[in-house]
Amino acid sequence: MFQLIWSDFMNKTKDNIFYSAIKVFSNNGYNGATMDEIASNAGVAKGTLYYHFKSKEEIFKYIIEEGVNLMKNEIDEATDKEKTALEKLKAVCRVQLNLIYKNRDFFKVIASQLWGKELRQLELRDIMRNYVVHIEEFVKDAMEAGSIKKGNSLFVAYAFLGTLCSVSLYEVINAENDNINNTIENLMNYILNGIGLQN
Amino acid sequence: MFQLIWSDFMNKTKDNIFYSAIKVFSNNGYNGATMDEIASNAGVAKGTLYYHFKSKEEIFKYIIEEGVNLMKNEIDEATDKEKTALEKLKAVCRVQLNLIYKNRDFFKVIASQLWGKELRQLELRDIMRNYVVHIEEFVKDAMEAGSIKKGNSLFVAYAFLGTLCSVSLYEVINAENDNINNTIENLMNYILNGIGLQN
Amino acid sequence: MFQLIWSDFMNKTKDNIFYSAIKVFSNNGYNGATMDEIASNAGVAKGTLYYHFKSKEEIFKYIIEEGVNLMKNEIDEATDKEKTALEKLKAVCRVQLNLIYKNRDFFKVIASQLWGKELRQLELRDIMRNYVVHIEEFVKDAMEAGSIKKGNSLFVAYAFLGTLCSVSLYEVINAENDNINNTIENLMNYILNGIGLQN
Amino acid sequence: MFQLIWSDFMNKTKDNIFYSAIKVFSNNGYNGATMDEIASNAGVAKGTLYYHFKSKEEIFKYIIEEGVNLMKNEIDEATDKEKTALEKLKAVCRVQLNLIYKNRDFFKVIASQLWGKELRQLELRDIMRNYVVHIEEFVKDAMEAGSIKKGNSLFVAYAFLGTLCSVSLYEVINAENDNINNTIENLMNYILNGIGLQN
DNA sequence: CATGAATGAGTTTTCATTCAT
DNA sequence: CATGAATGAAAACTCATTCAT
Repeated sequence: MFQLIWSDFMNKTKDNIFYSAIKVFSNNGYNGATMDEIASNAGVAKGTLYYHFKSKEEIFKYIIEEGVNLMKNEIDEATDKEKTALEKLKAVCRVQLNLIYKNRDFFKVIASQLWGKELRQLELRDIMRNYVVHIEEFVKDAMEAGSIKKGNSLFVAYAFLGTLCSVSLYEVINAENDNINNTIENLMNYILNGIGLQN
Repeated sequence: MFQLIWSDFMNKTKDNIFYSAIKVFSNNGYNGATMDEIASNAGVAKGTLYYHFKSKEEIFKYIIEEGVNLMKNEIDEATDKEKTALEKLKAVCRVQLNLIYKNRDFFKVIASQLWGKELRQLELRDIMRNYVVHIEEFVKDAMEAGSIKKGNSLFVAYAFLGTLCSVSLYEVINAENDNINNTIENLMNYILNGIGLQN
Repeated sequence: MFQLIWSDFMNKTKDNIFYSAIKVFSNNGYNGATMDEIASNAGVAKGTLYYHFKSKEEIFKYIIEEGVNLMKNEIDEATDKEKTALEKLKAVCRVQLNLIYKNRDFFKVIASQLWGKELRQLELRDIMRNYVVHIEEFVKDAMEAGSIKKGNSLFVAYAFLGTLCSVSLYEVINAENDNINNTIENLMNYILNGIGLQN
Repeated sequence: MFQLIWSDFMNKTKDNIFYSAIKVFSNNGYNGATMDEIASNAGVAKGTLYYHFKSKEEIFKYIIEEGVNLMKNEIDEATDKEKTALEKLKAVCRVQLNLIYKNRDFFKVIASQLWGKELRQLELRDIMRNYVVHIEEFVKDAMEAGSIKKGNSLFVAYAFLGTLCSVSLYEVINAENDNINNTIENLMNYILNGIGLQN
């Protein structure tokens, strides 16, 4: 996940910890993950975790922040290539679904940590709120351009993200990695019709 | 949540533990929840938890099983009252959204525990898989009746549930309990159009 | 140390931890003391320490507060029995020296923790400051009564306590428990008359 | 502290570590001090500490030995200038008090490490025992010369040192650096005459 | 039925020390 | 000479579970 993209400007050990932590957090949740497992999975000693991060919580924050930044970058890069508001919105769908597919573990971490009242969870929600607002911009533009039905753009952005949960749900619950492109096709269709595409 | 419905056939102390556990699990996740907090929140001593349940895991299972059963019952009760496949499907939407609204904490517990590889999580996914299959029946019927576009009914059922994540997402992330009925209205519309409602 | 006096209104396990902690803190200092050793020395499991105290720091605070309270009580009890300011001051000397002799470990804890800039040390200094001010009252009274030379009463109170360090120093460094009464006699004499300058 | 006196025959980096260690040991005690803090406070990397010293314990020993040697030298230098036993004894008082004032942190390290049962503490007590015996010589001489009351010279030497604790106590607990000379004057008077019992 | 003191295995965190550069 | 990343043993602390009352 994300490997090729940022391993240049990050150091190798921190990289290993990063990927290991995503894996372990996704398998066991935040509290279920142990520093021991993160360390051994990263192929380093436990002390090394604490050399690079102040605490377990810091590792979590780092993962979230770096991951969401990457998502934003990929979204922006893809939308910049498109001209019309509708094409941009479709690009958002495509990229987002691809991101979820390529970074399933990362999204499981988010999905499992979005709900509680602990500090890291409140902070995560803040970050996700910002992300949704970022997505909302594309929805707004498409509404203003008359490409999709006008309405509560923030709500649509959430519904849009919520729908993406389906991918994960379908994936995780059925555990059968069936054809990616097929799923993406289905979902895009579902989303676009749901969103009220004007012929 | 659920209070009136099953408090008859449960005893008072077990009731308190049940609601307390949902609250604590939803605030802190499974591993983040402590038996101490569940006990004090329920107004009983810690030992009392072990009088009524064999372990923390048993409390969790009990919550999930009772909760999902209730959901099924409410769905069935409501759909039995309807005649056509389409009306039944609409009833499913309505009831499901209402359930989520009335039992937010319960759904947060599910949402946070759906993703990992621990035993209780695998079991939870099994239970949810069954639930989706149950919902799928209504989708199938509506497809066969020609009320909605034909397609992968299981996928649609997941997309349907995934969309419901939006409610929780919107709710949890924005923390502003705006008009429930309004949200339900919006979502039903989104779902039905997305699902491919034929004029 | 202090055993007979307060074991009634304290619970047995907490008692054991209290005495064990004094012993271990005095042998190893605060940071050198381990919860493991305090526990095994008290004959309880490590978890039991945390059942009775929130943290290592709490155990430390508890020891200091209870110990200093006891000292105050013994001083007050003894001085109440005396009539004149001079007799009261002499009683303070006698009781204080006896306390040090009977609770050497407790005083070693204080002596070793009085100096740093960590929170517990600042708090300890606050407590000791109050104690010195309490002692100062007796010095003041004796000055006003004309029993001892007038001067900076606070400074004399400190010098008085500082001199008591000698007992501990002599004791600790020489490790030979020679006659207690003899030492007390010598010190009281030294305090009252100084080095004994011959005009 | 001690800066000008020995910085010549030591190298600059070792100097920095030396002063840094005194500072950190005095703020946090031996066990509370970390090599990290000693290093950063000295403005060097952690590895550099181990280039100049074999271990944390070696740094401690080095500080104590160098410090006590300096003290002895200053005492001897000052007493050599005096003729009579009484004048030599008074010089000891004066120099010792000045040393404490100028090297407060060093004395805090000693005061905090004098009490336990760990190796470095036993060694420290040995060193201090020797120092007291050195001081005792001046007391003995003054007794033999008839300048002060005859008695247990070792005990008087301890009482003398114990009284010096007052300076530190007063200083540390009150944290108000009032007039040094004033304090020295008071203490010398107290040492020589005691509390000033009026016949 | 209910309690809460006690436990100990397991977890996070710390930190003196090593070593390749 | 000096560095700082990496280590792992040991420490503080947590918490599900037990059990005598």
